[in-house]
Amino acid sequence: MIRIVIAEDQGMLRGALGSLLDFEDDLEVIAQAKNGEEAIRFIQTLKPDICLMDIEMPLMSGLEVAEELKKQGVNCKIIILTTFARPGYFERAVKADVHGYMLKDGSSDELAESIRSVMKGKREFAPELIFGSMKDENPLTKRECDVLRMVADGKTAKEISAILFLSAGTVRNYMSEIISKLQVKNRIEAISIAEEKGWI
Amino acid sequence: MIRIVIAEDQGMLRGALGSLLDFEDDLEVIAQAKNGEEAIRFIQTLKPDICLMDIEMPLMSGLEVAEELKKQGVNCKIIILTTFARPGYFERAVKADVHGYMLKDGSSDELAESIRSVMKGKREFAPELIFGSMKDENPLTKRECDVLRMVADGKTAKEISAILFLSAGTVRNYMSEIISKLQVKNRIEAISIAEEKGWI
DNA sequence: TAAAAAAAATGACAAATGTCATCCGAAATA
DNA sequence: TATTTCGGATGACATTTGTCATTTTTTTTA
Repeated sequence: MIRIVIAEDQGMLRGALGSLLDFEDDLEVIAQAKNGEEAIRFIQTLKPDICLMDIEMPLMSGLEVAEELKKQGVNCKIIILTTFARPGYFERAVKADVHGYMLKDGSSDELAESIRSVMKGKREFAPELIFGSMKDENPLTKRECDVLRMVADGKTAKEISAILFLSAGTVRNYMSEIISKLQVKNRIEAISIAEEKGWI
Repeated sequence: MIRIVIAEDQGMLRGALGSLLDFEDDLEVIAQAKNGEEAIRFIQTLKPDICLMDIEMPLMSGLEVAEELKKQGVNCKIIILTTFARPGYFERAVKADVHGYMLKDGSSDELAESIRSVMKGKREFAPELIFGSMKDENPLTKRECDVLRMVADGKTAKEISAILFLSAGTVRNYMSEIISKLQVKNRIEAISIAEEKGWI
């Protein structure tokens, strides 16, 4: 019996998947977490074989959970199940040694098959992740990402310079460099692209 | 037998809900649409009793579909099923005479009960929609929304002035008014709040 | 290990945004 | 119907953002 924890903040999908996967003879959903912290707690205490992990969840993202569990050497195979085919998310997931990265546009039957596959030692990555724009490398440095994230939060260059102990000119220069690297014409487009790619 | 069309771009939820609702003795899922245009087409040809309608879908949003079907006098009860408790979405849905507005954090059992309720002539609105910030009235005029939407798309004041046949000063003044009404300190926060509220 | 490249950092200047005072026409109110 | 208020619109001025040239430090490469 493959023991599964589901980590998904959206109750309807969580419940529906829980029911459908439980119908399978060889699968057992032993817990359902609605945020990242519950996910960590259930995985630590119940020690499931598999965790189906959403990414964008309250309290702690699925990627943060995966990174934390890898750091703790927890022996649970994580399959990311997300809406977003974002290179930044994918790269981070791969670095966290997840066993799968599935998109939510497949069926629950396909998901069940992927779970069985992963239990047999395979890695299940949705085919469309391997090609095209999913391989986009993040062109921004860590500092640039830090700055863009704060701009995306609505902070002014003045505020950001105070937080990072930089001059306002430096912060403006970072923004200018970001705009140039992403080949956009202003900060709003820069934020949009970086979020779509999962780089911030 | 209550005949249901499901309109949901996310395949896994669409399939899972389709299966679970079909298990109910008195419910029959007769079609599943993955975008707004399919939804319109299926509703027009199959004439279901109920349509479960997501909002954010490709080609045509669920709200646009509902508005179009109201305009055509189509006799199908629409139940909005969305992730977002946004006053702008809610107001628009109510104006389109939908029969329900449910959030995706409930269970499929609760959803089935709501469908039965709606068939008996009731309106099903998630309780949390009636209170608090869901009643926030959009403080922006139509013109201000037009301008903010284009700013959110990354357009400059210069571009917007060309598109709307206004002077750049006028566009800047609209932005300034928007920033003041929403009580934020810049356009990025203005975009954020307006999107969260479903006003743009 | 040394040289080259990249990242981090800065401030002057140009360009864009945001504020403010103002005017006109439409809509709302008395 | 007249008056008041609001929305739409404009441009001058103040403030902020974005560009550019530059320097220093760190990282990468030969």
